[in-house]
Amino acid sequence: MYSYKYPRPALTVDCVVFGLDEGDLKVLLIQRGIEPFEGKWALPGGFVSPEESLEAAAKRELKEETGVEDVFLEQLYTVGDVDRDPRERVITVAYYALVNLQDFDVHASTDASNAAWFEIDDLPELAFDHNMILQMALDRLRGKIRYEPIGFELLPEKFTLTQLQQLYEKILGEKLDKRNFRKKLQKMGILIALDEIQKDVAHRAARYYSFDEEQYEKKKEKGFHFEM
Amino acid sequence: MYSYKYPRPALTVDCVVFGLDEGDLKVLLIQRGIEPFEGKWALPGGFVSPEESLEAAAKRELKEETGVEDVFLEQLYTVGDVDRDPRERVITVAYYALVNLQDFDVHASTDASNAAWFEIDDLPELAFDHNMILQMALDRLRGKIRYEPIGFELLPEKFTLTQLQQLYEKILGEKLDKRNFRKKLQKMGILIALDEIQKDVAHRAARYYSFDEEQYEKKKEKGFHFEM
DNA sequence: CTAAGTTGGTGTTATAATGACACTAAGAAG
DNA sequence: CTTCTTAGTGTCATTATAACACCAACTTAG
Repeated sequence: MYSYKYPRPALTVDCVVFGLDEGDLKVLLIQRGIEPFEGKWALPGGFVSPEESLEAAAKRELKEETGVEDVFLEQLYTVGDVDRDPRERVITVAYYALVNLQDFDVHASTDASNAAWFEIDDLPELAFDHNMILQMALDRLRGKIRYEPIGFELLPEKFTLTQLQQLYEKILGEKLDKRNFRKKLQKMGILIALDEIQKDVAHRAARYYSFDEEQYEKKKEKGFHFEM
Repeated sequence: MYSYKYPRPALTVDCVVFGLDEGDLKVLLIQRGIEPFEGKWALPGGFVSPEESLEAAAKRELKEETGVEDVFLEQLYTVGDVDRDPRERVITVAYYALVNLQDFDVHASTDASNAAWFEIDDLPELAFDHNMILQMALDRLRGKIRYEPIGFELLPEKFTLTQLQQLYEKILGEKLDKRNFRKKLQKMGILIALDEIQKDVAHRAARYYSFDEEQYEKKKEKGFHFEM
């Protein structure tokens, strides 16, 4: 037992895990097996161990729930309202992650369990204040995707320009002009056109591209500023 | 005494308080009176009480240290590395605040104590990881001031366009063109030209302006997007 | 083998936004 | 009344943005 002069809140991390599934932006949720909010869907998360950093805890949760490592993960916000958990005071440091559901077979590790991917505009009512956290994550994603090339984190290594455009349209919620979109990206010079095109499609095959991170970093050094 | 099965970290809030003092961007620091880091400068902060929210704790600290209320205050980041405090594990939720040092006489309430305002590019080495937190706050300020009209929070109610421009130059670290700056602001239509000009200045007196928050909110509803 | 269906890929032009640039106005101080 | 200092203003060239339509490549069905 550990004793303190004043009461101390519990410390947890929660993760908002975004994934792109056949063009749909989805988020990973876990169905709670215990009270409070038993049976309700909630963000994956858990207690921070005494010997691990906040980010390490978030990474561990992510690994446990999806099996993926080395993905985009960023701190989002910390919520700690006194009554957000009916049992006792709980502080949650929320993170959000972007995972590529195609290259890793994330479904395999989550299908069998009590986890599921929900479309972003068809969400259930969540436990605790998780709806609010999820909304903040969405807002952050929408804001950030314009100014940082984080959209690529959701796509497979090789993607078509149409996939990329549809991703932007999905997240920003507006239609974009195909020619202007491609022109802009071309001028940026941060995409590598691969010698590979789609196959098994019932129409003209599109070229695959990949994000040239090295080039992006180089340009960023020189004052280049990504913006869509 | 309060006892738990597992050890729990302590929970604190720290505030990065920015203020504009005669054109200089400054930050409020407190000299520590106790170990660890006794004698070192640190961000103002303190423990979160069991019955107050994180934001309430930050507001309380701010009030205690500066005497001001109702200023811009926003959560910045949460740090919780295992060894950031040599005594025991401490989680800190950092906030940053923008205060207007001219309309409120903030100096009066801080001069006598162990607090002082430091110029942003002449900072001492701080206790804990506070240098890092302060750097994050600066980065956030620099990023945010371009896309949200938060610069006005640092200026007095009535300000001249030159003051506003110098504030932007200070924070962004680049010279701006006077005519283009004024043209841009005029086109935005979120400033009110007051019927009042400077006095007791040894040159042509400048007109005072104030930020038209109401107008800004109205325009924002209609899709207007502040950008400098 | 040909027509229909589907998505891929490409340029031009008008309009708007940006960035560079220099002088006069007003008032105070000597 | 001259000098000094900061306030305040417009034009133009360049660049970025937004609107817009057709042919290409491949598959499938008849």
